[in-house]
Amino acid sequence: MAPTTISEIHRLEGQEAHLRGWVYNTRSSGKLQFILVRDGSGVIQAVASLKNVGEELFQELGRLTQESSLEVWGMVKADPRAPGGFELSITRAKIVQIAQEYPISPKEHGIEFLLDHRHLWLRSSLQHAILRVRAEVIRSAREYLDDHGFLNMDTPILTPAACEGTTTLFQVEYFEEFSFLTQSGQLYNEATAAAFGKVYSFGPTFRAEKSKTRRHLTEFWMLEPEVAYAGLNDIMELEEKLIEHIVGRVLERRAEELKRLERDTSKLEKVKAPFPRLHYADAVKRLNEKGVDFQWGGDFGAPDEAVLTEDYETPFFVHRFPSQIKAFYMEPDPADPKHCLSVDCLAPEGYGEIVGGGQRIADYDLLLERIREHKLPEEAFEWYLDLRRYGSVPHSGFGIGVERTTAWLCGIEHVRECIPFPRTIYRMKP
RNA sequence: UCCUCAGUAGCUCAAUGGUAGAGCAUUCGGCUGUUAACCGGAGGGUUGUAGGUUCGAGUCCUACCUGAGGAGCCA
Repeated sequence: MAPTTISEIHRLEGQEAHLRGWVYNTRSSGKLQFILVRDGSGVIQAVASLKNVGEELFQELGRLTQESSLEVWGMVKADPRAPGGFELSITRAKIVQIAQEYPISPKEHGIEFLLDHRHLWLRSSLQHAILRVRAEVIRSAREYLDDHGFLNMDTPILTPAACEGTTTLFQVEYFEEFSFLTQSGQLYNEATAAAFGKVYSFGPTFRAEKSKTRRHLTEFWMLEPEVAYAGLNDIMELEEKLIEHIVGRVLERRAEELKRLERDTSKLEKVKAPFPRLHYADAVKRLNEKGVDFQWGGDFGAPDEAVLTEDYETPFFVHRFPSQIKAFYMEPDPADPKHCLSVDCLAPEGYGEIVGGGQRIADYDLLLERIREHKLPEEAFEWYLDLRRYGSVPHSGFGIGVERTTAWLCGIEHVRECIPFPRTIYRMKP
């Protein structure tokens, strides 16, 4: 008999099934044992009665500890009392290993302890749900872009010299020299967009920022589309359609996980394009109206973003930030050059920025001027300037943060649970 | 770097300056329908570290270490 998985077990109702997994929890009642078995696809209660399995196997099953591994055979029965709707009546079992005392008991634990045991914490049901949502965020985002003429074109993780100043970059030895871990694939995306038209990169990015908040990781994953001949409005449209697609897929394919996370999905169902668009200057006005002391020219902190998101039930755009607080490559707004054609997408319910992007400078002279203003090493940008020497066109792109998006969709507080092994300023293990 | 809080059994937490305790986990026993099962017994402690005050410190004071929450920072 071929092994099956718990997620597929409903197909074998009334028949015998073979499962391979681990013990999630056990209960016993004299001559009955209830063994919760998980196999990565789900959890099912397996029942052993002394009468059915015999003295020898019954004794052996009694030795099972939490997270012991076992193979089990039994009859699949529908049972309304079972959480998944089915239970397994054990006929045969093979213990693979009796686990030592498992550190993560079914009761509460503190975050430090859980993070120290992240490699085991991943087996818990809430972590399972979150990471399944993450996988769906990635899958659906790539699916949307792949289906809309984009080419996946990944960018290097080791990058030469300092592209945007070294303070927030991790430096690594590179033979006799040094290189830096990428903090964005964007500059390379601009090159591949000029080669292929519509591209996206997907990979880890690294920021040596000393941020210690629920929204920051030093290593996080970004999906970054870049489109030749696209302007700010084009890119906002792409962003909102992409996010609408991701949210739709997660609602459709990860309904069970969202339920386990007790996510209020009615809020996610409201996420439909187009999203509201708010000019930076209007956002400042709005903050002031709400009693927040905020001056034109500043960047929004997490509390400011939270106040702004109060007004909306869907994600929304804040566009045309002051050039002074944005990156050197942002195209100035022709209507008002103090502002640039940049855009952040903020998620509702206080989650804040999940996407950042904008239109890039296309003009060679202006880009060179900005590189000099920002005191960046000109020679390192020669290849980047080439993109403005040879067939320069308007182009735009953005980067969507996978963990922040996942945290919002799951309705959980901290991004560190949205990646299998989080890296934060004071934590590198496990 | 700054501010706030915390560190006691493997875990989550109690303990008025006066005998360090409970639940979970482990272990032994009981129970034929349990749902973070339940009931009974057992083992399990250098109270983060180093000083200090005191007749007496888990508790008060000082320094340090570790962690958490937040701020700054976040193309």
